[in-house]
Amino acid sequence: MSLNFWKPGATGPGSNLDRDSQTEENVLTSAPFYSSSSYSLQSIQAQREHLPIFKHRDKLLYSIEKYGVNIVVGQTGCGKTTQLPQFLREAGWASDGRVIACTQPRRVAATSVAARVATEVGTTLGAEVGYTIRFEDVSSKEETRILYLTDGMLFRETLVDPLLSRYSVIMASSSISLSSCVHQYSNSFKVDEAHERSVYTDLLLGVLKKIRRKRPTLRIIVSSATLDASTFLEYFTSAMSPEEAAVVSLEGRMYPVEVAYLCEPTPDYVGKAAEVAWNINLQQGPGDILVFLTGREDIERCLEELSEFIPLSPPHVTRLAPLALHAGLTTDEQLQVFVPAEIGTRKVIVSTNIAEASVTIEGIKFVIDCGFVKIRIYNPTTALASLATVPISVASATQRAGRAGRTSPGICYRLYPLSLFNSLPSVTPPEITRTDMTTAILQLKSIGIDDLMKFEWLTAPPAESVLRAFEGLFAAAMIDDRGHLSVVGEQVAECPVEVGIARMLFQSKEFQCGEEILTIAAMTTVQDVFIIPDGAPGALAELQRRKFTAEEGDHLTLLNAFNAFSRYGRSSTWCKAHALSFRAMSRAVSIRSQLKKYMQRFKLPLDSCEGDAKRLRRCLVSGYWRNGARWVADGTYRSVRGDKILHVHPTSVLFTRKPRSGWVVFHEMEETKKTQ
DNA sequence: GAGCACTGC
Repeated sequence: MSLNFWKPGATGPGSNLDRDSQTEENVLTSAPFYSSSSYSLQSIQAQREHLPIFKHRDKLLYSIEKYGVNIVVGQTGCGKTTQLPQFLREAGWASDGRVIACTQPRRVAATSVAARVATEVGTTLGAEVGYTIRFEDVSSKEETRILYLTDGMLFRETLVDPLLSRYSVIMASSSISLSSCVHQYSNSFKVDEAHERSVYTDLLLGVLKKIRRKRPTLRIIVSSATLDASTFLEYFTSAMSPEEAAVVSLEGRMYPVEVAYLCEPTPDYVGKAAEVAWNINLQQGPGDILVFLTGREDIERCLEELSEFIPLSPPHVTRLAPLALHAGLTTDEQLQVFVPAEIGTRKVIVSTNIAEASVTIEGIKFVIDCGFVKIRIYNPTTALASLATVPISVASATQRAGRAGRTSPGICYRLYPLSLFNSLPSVTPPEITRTDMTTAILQLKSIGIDDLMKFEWLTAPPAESVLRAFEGLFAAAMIDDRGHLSVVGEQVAECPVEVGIARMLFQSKEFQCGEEILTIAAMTTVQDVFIIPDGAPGALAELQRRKFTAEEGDHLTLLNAFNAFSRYGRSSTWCKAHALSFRAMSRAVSIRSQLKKYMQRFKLPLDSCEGDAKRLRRCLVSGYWRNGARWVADGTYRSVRGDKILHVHPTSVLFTRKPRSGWVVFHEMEETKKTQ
């Protein structure tokens, strides 16, 4: 069996397409994290000096002194995130109580990078070096000089301190770039580069640009992937201030990744992926395989097809150990992919995009890339969100390929022709262009950015999306008819939940059910509470859920599940037995206690409705009245707004039931295969 | 009768 791939040679077309980005350097990978005690300070210093960024130290510091905004471009692992804040501190940017902030798009990234840097600086985590993420503040107002935090956290700080006055330098990472970062669950679970810009990254950069005008001493550093650098440069420079920003480029060492393309497009990338993986096993030397597919369904089918090859295996051929990786798995299941394969066995990890941005697995030598990704799309005209399978960007394809070259040279098999690669968009459209903007606009208003036409967006959200958000805010009485924030709007802007939930919390005073609404608010905020078992239909999960099922619907079912979880000691084994996600439940506990603080601050009573479901339901309606729908005889629903035909989602308890009154309020509306 | 990319406050 031939692979039927075409490999562009050194002189072939496409060989210079993205040569530098198809290879990845690998510098820090041998340094384990939390074992700092085994390292002398001297060897840490030696390691630091070994990083590619070290020889750029003076160049960087000079440029930061000179330019207000620096866009730093460097390969994964060059040490930007860990070293640059230290250089700045050593150069005096953290003197006189000033703080150097470094934002990260992920919680894990913020905590693990902070831990690493604390070790390098020789301080306790939370003293001179600290981190702040939702639910966890390991920093000290007096002592902390280098602070790692999620971009959402720093954006939130602008609500309290609009000029972010305690910071001298703010380094915003639009990508996570550290090659040796240890995850809390395992010492091989690593965080790596993510190209996507979150809504918060965009809002934060917009606010920072504004702050720079009022406070020119503030320095901004944008850590960027190569493909985004010019976007940032153009954003920060203008005819008025051509000297405002500069790009600093850091080259690094890397392992080459050879890229192979299919000669013809394939109609079935799932089957092809299985076939290619099997051929790699027959024809190539040792090294694990990472397959990128779009979702759970694809992954399960691919694993099935792979298992059909296995009995055909010639006796002396390496055994294949197929594994799935997606966010729906439990933590234990996810951790399986990090367990090294036994001798004579090769792992094939079939994964969603989670392995592109959030998770790095060591030992991957072969990557198979289907060329697609599922992204969430929001249609502001219909206010419908949907998941769409779309071609990936060049940046994604590059990132995926790079997964093969972390520890040695590798090969990436793209399941599409080179001609298709050449037609891919360079980056995925930023989240701000494809998401509901209601909360974001409320928060912008709350920090005094009232005229959104004047706000300098890095990428503007679609006009219709802004309009839809205004409409929603007005209907919820968050703004008045002139677009000004109301008193309750001001308070709701502070709450870290969506507007409907916040409204519900505020209304609970009237219906005397704060205690229960608080739980429902927390439970609706976390997703994937009920585990759907692998393979066959969700019959088992449904059966388990019946124990919690409330005739009144999903909100009360969630309430029952949470209360039962609390009653039985919040244990993970109990969760397992009842097909509940322990991760989701624990998160609900944290969110609940955080929201409780907001309720106390706003003097909202925590009354219990004492089992009076009617009061609860009325409170739910007061928050979500715009999401009303009525049952019709054919089993579908009609929305109150727009009279649209709606179907109950299979994950709802009402999927198999008819509402007694004939009316429902729904939490969200999504476009699926069913409605298309 | 039918569905589950991924974060973050």
